Amino acid sequence: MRRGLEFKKKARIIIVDDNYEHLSGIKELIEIESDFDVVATATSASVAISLIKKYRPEIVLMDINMPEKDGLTAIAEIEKLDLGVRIIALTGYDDPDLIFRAMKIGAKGYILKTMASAQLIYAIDEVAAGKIYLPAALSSRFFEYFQKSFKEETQDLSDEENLLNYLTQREEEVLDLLTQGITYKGVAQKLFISETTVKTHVNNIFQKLQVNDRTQAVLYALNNGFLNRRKVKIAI
Amino acid sequence: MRRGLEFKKKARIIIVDDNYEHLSGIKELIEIESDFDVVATATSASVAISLIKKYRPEIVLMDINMPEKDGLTAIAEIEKLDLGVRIIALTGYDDPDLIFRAMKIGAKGYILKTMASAQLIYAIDEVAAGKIYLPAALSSRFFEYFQKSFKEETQDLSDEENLLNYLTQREEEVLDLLTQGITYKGVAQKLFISETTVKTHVNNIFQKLQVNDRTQAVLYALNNGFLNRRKVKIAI
DNA sequence: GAAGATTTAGACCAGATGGTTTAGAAAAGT
DNA sequence: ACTTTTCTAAACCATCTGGTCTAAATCTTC
Repeated sequence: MRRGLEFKKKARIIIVDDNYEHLSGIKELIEIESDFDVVATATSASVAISLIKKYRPEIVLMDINMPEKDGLTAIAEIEKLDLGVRIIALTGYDDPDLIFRAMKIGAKGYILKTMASAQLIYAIDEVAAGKIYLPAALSSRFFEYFQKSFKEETQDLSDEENLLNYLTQREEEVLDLLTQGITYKGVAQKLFISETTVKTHVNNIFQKLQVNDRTQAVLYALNNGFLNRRKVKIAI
Repeated sequence: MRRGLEFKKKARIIIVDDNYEHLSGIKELIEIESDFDVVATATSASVAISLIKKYRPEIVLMDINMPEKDGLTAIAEIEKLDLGVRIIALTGYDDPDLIFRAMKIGAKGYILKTMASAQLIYAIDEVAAGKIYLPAALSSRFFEYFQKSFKEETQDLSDEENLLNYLTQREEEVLDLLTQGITYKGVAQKLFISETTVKTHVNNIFQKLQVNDRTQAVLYALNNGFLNRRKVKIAI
């Protein structure tokens, strides 16, 4: 079988699936239909991790519906090892949340068990070639979920509702320093003003944000896009 | 031209591009090669927004490289109107950051001006049919950028380095309440313990996290994945 | 069952924080 | 020029917060 990989060595693969039948099926398929080298298989995530450390494969096919330790956690752990292993998630469900989480933690591909075997081989080819492979149908699901997440989480407040927009420039500066956990004294020094002035600003901030203390003010700022003006930040 | 849309009315389209030549070209292409109805065109984002409010098109083709008001901001504003308009971003560059931001704010498709005209029509077809369309090449770029963002922003600390992992269960509960901006008194009531006990816990938390006050503790918790254990959150 | 960790709770104190009022100077807007 | 907003600053006071020490009850763990 030639699939345009003549230019490099056979990629080594480890397959992980708690269902032994299925595991054997995939193993055979890959051995017969592709140029890849199945160096090991595992029926549990923890065994898989040991094997990966030992064999350092290029590719891991990981079933993410397993008892004991679930596949997503396993993927996260493997990614954390930073061995350059490229993981393809394998599952029966096209649940958008699963797809999203898998891609988020670093899976380089995601395919359904129900898909044709040729597609599995194709996915491995693509991922081995350094690409990310997500079938069109799953890609759609991913994007819908992705956009929905953002719509829900970002700026649920209009400009008028976002009380941060009523702060003056100086108040923003003060709040900025508060969000860094700096005391009144520290703020005063940084802004070259007296401590009592800082207090005045802070009190005005509290009133404008309708909160009672600095922690709440910081939380309000963080939750309503205060930092976003400076930096694009993505938190899990 | 029949493209499998016989079952529904001709979708109305507005095209936005500051380059008039290009605008006309696309308009003609769509009128000749597709079943869609170009109800208006605009050469600036602000005009486009008025037209969109007036015509309520199903689809908007938006060039995102424009002077004056940039296309991304325009997309965000249109999405905010929540008119059900499906926007396809159009640009000359396959800059992953642009792609990521466009998809993040709700673009339903993203195509390059350099792509074949048939692909443009195909993209419109797909998006009009309710799907999200991203050519494979751009999809790859998107995912690489997406995963890179997550890798950078999430958990830069190992388990041993993350001081949150040294907190006891009770301390976590207390910190959890602190991250909601609750006072000692409030925490005491919620946990049915005395205020002095809360203080003890808080002091232990400070020492373990190596911080001096509650704000810093909250910031540490927020920046090091404390909330992540409960909820998947995405902030811009 | 002994050793260690966790949770509970008190006392004492210094200093930080927050609420309120007042007020002058500077800047911005009309 | 006049008004409004913003930035500056002080005084006063109550409360909250944080640091330190001590210590008992309860859970774990070996």
